[in-house]
Amino acid sequence: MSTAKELPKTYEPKETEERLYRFWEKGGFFHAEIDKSKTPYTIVLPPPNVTGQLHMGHAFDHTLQDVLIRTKRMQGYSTLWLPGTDHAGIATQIKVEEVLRGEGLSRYDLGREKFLERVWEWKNKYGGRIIEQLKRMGASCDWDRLRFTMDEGCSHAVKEVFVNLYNKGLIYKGSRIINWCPKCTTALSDAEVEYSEKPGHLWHVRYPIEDSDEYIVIATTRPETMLGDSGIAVHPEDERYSHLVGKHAVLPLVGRRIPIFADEYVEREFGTGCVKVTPCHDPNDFEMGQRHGLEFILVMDGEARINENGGKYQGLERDEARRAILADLAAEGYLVREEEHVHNVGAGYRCGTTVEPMTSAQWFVKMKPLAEEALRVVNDGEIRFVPDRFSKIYTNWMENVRDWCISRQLWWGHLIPAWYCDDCGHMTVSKDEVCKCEKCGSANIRQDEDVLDTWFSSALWPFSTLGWPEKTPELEYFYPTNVLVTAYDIIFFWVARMVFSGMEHMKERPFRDVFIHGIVRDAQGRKMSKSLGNGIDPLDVVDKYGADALRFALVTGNGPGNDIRFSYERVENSRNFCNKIWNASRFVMMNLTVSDFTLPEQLDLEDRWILSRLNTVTREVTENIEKYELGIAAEKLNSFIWDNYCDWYIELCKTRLTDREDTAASERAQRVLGYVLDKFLRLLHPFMPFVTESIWQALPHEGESIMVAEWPKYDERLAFPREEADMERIMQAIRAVRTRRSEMNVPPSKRAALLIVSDMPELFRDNAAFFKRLAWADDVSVSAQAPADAGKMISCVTEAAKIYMPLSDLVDTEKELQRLNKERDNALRQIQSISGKLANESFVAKAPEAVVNAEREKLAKFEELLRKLDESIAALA
RNA sequence: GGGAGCAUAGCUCAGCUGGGAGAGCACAUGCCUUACAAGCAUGGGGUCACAGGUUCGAGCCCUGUUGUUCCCACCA
Repeated sequence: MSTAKELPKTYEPKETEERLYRFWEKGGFFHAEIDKSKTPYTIVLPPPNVTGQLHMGHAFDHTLQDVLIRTKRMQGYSTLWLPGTDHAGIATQIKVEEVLRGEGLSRYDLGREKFLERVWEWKNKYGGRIIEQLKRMGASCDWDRLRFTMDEGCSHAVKEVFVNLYNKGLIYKGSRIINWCPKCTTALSDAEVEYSEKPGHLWHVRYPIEDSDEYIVIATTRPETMLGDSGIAVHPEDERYSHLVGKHAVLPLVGRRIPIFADEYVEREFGTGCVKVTPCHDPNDFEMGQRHGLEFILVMDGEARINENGGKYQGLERDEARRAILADLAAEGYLVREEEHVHNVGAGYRCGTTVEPMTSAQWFVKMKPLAEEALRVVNDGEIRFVPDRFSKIYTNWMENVRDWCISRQLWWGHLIPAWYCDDCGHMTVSKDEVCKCEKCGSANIRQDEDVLDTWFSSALWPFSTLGWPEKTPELEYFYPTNVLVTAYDIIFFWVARMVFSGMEHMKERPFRDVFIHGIVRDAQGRKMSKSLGNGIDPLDVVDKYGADALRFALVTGNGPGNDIRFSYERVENSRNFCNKIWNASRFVMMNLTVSDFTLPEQLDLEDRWILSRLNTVTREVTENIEKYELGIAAEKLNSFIWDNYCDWYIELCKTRLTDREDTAASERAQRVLGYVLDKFLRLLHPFMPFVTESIWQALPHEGESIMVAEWPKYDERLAFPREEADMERIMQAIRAVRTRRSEMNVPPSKRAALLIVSDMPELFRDNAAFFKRLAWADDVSVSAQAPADAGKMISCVTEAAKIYMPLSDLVDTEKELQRLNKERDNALRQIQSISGKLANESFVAKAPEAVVNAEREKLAKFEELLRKLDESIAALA
């Protein structure tokens, strides 16, 4: 048990955050242990790139996870938040290559081995940076279990998976059309290509028909690929061209004989209705090429330069080739015309370079069989997307999924565990290092030089990090994880692949819920990006406003799946809220004479009111966190703490606290003040870990940290609906007096006597002191009868009371009448509207009884108000 | 071409299964009322995009329209 200390006047996050984080780390509060007496609760952190810098997206994503984790930890679960980083193949390789370029070197100068040494060096030096940044947000990850997608365990899992899938025939190597990035000189998966509309042209080109004067005109957006043309397709029912089907055309500039054939794929209305077919450089042409047995002619190299199949154009870069070919076509009279044409161009998602569709020998995961279970678990509700609409996006993708190209022509990544024999050509796929050919026994063997797609290892994250393929106790206890928290932009990259991987290798879903959130945008609603330069560094915000303020700003006003607009305004609000709590706590401590916050036997009206409200808020916050409605939970807390506790309850308590005579009353107030403070600090802790811990430590408390203090529960014994209603009557009356005084411009320094007339005289008499403090009254009397000289007083009316103020010098009877009549009109309108409803037979018959009763009560209240107003008007007249 | 989201106060957004239009900021007025001026009190401000429909009752459900953002597909 510690004692209260004096706190500084404003909350200074900078001084406390670092100290508290160290205290938590040292105390081992983040560490998760297998505890069979507890229920596990697990979240795996979406591993940020080792090369990464913390950005707002991380800050948002991690805050949401930390709120969930901290809540569950306090609720008594054995809570594991498993952190790690991703090796991020392309991104990291590019970064280190940039460093090398500064030294005038390329990776080829170093060679593979030396280059990888440099990457590891770089990783060891900077890879921990993002982890340190994450800590500054307050993330309560179990750092003892920090993992890396290329550490020994994860690499082991990757090989295991690869070999398993290969042996089942679910991984194959084949020459297919893939997306090729000429800048990164690697294959990409379909998901790694982003399409955007770009203005371009549609060129009409004349191809002569063999042994004839006739020609056929094709339309193309990419004339440079004609070097690889091996056919021309028309629609089977297109009468314009049916006579040409079966004949051959002669490819201009090249002179190759190419067949003209019919295929349903062709759209008659587009262009000329004739399509040049380049099986090696277009996915659709590839398929047509297979269907019609065309020649496959690759005309570009890895850097998208025309290769030896391009004749005189060899060596030209693809744009140069286009210009040269167009010029030649025009010169030789083949170019018919050129139209403006907007078309979709694919670009690599890492470097933005226009991808080149190309046939290439690559490794693929056969998706159809894997997709079945992945679809079933979502359709059956075993995995639930929050919000639900994302399950449609997921299933739609999964239903149409194509085979996944998993090989990359990079150096940084997991090597593909396949070896080739240079003597007999046999390929061996194995988990273990292969030294000699399993077929011919030759030692003349070399490993496949390609590495795996980064997402191949990320897909295994929920179980590879828990020790799979070993049957570890951790895997047994913490798998499946409870929820995956991530933005909607990586559903395909990551979520989908984790689902089928979990189903295939664990035979169990990797997580129960997928909590999808949006992305953080700038104040104008634009995506934050490096190129726009509109990114805001979360750490700058933390420096200036504190981690709690940033966390709270990111969580409030945001629901599942929705984007959030970042604004400093919101951060300032949150910072102010921090400070508000800080000062409320200071107030409680300044008045503290008791040493614990057990509730007193005797509870006053205001105590019952605040306890009852706290009870409700406890339930609302808990329920909303459970539903992933963190924004609503935060909002409820904010309004309870600020509006109920600070603006009313503390003010109400001052009456008792300042009463030097009655120390028992003061102690009662202190106990309830402290009790409620302690409870809402706990409820707020997941959202604002630092300020709540900081205050909690300064208050009388039991236990080492608020992090592991028990989560408050709804308590039936502390529900006081009657007292809540009574307190509302008092508050309403106080507000009415304040409003009247404000309207009349009476400053608080000018005190006035109050005469309260009510059918509940005891209620107002017992609580008269509140009117002195909160309604600036110097004397309060309560009676059942209106005073004789009521007409000379200022008055205000609520459902429960009529209140008179003898401010005779301020009374303007005319104005007073006007005002009362306005209020009367308003009451009358309400009465008319409600009685209209109640007179409606079908309403009374069909609406639920509770709704009808509520309307009746409302009507009674307004009728009472009207009666009082009428009396007041009569007294004035 | 297919699909999804959004449209509510001057601004940014809440409003969960239909039952008296909300918050913060901004604005106006008055306050250093011994926790807090990063504060307190009070107030003004909305045809809930538009048009229909269902219902006793619609910001909320249904249909359509307009605007806007995004995802998927790829018509060369």
